[in-house]
Amino acid sequence: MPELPEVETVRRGLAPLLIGRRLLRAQVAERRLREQVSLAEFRRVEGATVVDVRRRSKYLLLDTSAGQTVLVHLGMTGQIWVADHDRPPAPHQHVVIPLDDGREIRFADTRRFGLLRVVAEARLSGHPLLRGLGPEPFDPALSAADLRSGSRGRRRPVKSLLLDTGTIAGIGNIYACEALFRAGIHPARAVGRIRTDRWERLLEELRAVLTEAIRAGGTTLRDFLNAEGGPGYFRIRLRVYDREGDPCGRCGRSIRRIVQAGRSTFYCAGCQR
DNA sequence: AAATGAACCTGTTTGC
DNA sequence: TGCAAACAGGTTCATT
Repeated sequence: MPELPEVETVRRGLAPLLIGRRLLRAQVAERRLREQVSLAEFRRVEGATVVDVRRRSKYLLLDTSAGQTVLVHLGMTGQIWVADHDRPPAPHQHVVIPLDDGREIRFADTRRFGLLRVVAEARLSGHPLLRGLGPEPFDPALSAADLRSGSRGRRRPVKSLLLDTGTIAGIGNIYACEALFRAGIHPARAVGRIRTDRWERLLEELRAVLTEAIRAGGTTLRDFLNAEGGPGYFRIRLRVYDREGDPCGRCGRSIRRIVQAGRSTFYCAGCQR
């Protein structure tokens, strides 16, 4: 569900609600997430103030005055928002962190692929969850020339490279498909057979689609909600994702669906080579 | 070494 | 109508 634009949307919504607030004692209804939720970890931020809300790849980072950071991942169906404490609990609401203003942070996750951890800020960059991440898509250090040279001779399908968070962080299935369509590159094309100018174009289109999606508040297919509990509006602007059989808006041919590495890929055989 | 498939979960949609 | 299979935005581990 949530890829970079959705997590960034949540980050922007949470930041003004959380910065300056104190975190009180966490309540855990279900600890069996992707990793076990630890009450002991949350004790380390009890009474601490949130000083910043950041994002790295698809992770949210709540930095606190205790020098500890709450690391949040939404998996496929995770939601995190702020609610008044007297609101009834949402379905699959697993963790609540009360705030000092009568409200509380709520985390719900139907499929439980998400996680919440508390990590010392000084150890964040070396932490196993973050250590292997590649550059952010908007990092100016990410270059077409590097992608080209790193791909020479490789036969890996380009879509699989986009989904590899060790190469570029934060891209998921929707925006990988959309960026490839916009760049006119076939998702199965071997990375070693893409020239530098096409890498330039792909990087450009990737950044453009992410920017537009963030501006629209992300894509809601079924579960995604922002920090205010509302949906994102980028879905209607998707050109290929989840549009199998629809006519391509550019050439009119039918959008195809194939499976790559066990995941659906949507593309236009007329526009993508 | 690199790529695919399975696994982790629950809910919804699709097809017979 | 009912049931089973397929599928879902992510990540990691095991297996070719």
